Amino acid sequence: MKESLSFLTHYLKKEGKKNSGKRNLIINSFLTDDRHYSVEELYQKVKRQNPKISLSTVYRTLKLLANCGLAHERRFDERNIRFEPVHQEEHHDHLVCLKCGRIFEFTNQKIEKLQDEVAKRYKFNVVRHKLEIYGYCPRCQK
Amino acid sequence: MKESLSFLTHYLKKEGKKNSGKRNLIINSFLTDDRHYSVEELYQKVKRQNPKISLSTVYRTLKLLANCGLAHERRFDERNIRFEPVHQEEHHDHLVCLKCGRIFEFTNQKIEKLQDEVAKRYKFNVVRHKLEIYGYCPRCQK
DNA sequence: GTATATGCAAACTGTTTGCTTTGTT
DNA sequence: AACAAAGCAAACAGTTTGCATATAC
Repeated sequence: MKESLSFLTHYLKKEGKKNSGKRNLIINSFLTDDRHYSVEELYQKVKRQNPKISLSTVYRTLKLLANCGLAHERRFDERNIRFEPVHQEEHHDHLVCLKCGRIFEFTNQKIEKLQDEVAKRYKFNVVRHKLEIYGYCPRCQK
Repeated sequence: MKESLSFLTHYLKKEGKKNSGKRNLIINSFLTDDRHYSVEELYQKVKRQNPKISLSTVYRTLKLLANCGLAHERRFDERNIRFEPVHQEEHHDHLVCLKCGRIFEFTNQKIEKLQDEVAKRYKFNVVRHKLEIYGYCPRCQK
């Protein structure tokens, strides 16, 4: 988080961009929560702190983070995009709760390896992969 | 394919639905090609055989197939939905070529098993999962 | 003062729906 | 004749963009 912020500062300066209170608020909210926010969700949240923030600004800010590598755009089984804060560059996968919508991350080296084997069998040159497990989280199982 | 068609016939009768040449054309085209069609792609194709077919009809037809279980809606890393013919009820995953867009299916029991283990560790009640490997297919590697 | 950030409304893409007309039974 | 299918245009959701204004430097 702290590193992300200083990285961003340098990035903005390098690109000749300016600072902005609203953008900072959005970015802070996004990075500290460490969730997989949809744009609308994050918008609803930051609006409570500053009602003058517009949806476009949230969009533009998240796109900015994605462009400089501090966020990843993800598309789960939904129509909308979610943004995930990037901390370290380690690949991970997701468990998605179908009831509460919470998203859990996990890593599994064995699965990674097996995926690479599959790709090799098909002579595929792998760029990335994505594994999502959909179900009900412990809290939502009743 | 043949079984799918007779299943459909019964389904339509049971639901009090009627027949239609356009719908049959769309369904035939979809089932015989056995591809992961986007609606627009299938629309472009069937339009060549019958230019009077409208986009809505393609949408409605594919939704019909999805509702009676003969097609699955899939969302890859795109904004649009793709439909995949369902033959047997076996779960499989996908390799997606980032250049030509072709989609290859594969199954891997070991990966399935490892996914279930992960889910168990998180006390997740699994409904479905989805694994996609993105990269370049043999033909597109240059 | 100049360039960027923002708000707002309008455009845009993929999808769905309402209503009228066409087609099947 | 009655009711489903299809065409068309309009509505819709999520996202992007153009332009005028506000803000940072």
